Amino acid sequence: MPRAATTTDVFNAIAEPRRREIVDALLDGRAHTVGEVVERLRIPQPSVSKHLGVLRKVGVVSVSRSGRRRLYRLNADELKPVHDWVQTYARLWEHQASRIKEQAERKARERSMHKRERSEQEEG
Amino acid sequence: MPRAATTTDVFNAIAEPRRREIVDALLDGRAHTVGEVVERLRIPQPSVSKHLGVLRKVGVVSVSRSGRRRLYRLNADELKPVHDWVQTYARLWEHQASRIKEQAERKARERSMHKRERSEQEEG
DNA sequence: CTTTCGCATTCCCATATAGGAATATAATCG
DNA sequence: CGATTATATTCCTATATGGGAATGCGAAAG
Repeated sequence: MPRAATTTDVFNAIAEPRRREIVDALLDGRAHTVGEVVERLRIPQPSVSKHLGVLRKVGVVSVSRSGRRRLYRLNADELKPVHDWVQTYARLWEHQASRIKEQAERKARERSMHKRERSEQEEG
Repeated sequence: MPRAATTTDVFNAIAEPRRREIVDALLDGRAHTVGEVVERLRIPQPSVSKHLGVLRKVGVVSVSRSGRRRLYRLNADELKPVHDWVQTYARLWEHQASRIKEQAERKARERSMHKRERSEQEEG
């Protein structure tokens, strides 16, 4: 069996690099036409339309009509599940980073201690 | 063309729900055997082995041998790209949340102002 | 009304899966 | 060595894509 449909799972929807690019292109939060995205990313129009369709189905973008154009707008809230999931793991490396930082600081203190010791020896 | 290989893209690797479950099962940072994961998640062993293989290829887990067992361990750092990407969007809804909060606080201030005004009128 | 524009949709196809079953491999045990 | 345990791998299959090309379709323009 292949994986779950891209249209029902945000994780799957953003697994496609081009869809992430499209999302990035909508980062400013304003409404964008399909043509704008096409021109900006240099991706064929049908492809952009399809990707936007997927993103719309999972709710990551919303669409409204304006004459013969469609205005797509980012709906960042729908990315929350991804953020929440990965946030759990972010704590791990942040922890690690702070440990490394602490260790570096400890070593720095030790170095200055040793320097003092050496100085004292040299003086002695 | 189907999407890029799951074995070369972290986003794609974690797009599979069961792989996320497996990652979750390794959250404690300790080494786990395949059997432990199998028993915990009630997923067939070959399936677990395959998923762990994918996760290993993208670097999300590392493996070491211990007798006839393989010890898998989470390597959370490899999830950083996902975190970094989604973090950009998290700022958007956090912003929104703080705006909503500010607005709520402003309204609360206005309410107490009005109350005072009403009191003053009643007194006047 | 015909044309043009902006997008969506459809068709076709190559392909990367995920799952199930069976099997291979490797290490430990008796 | 043979048996058992722990995992990996292989084979097979159904299926969900993503891309390209062509086409459909509603709205605006002339």
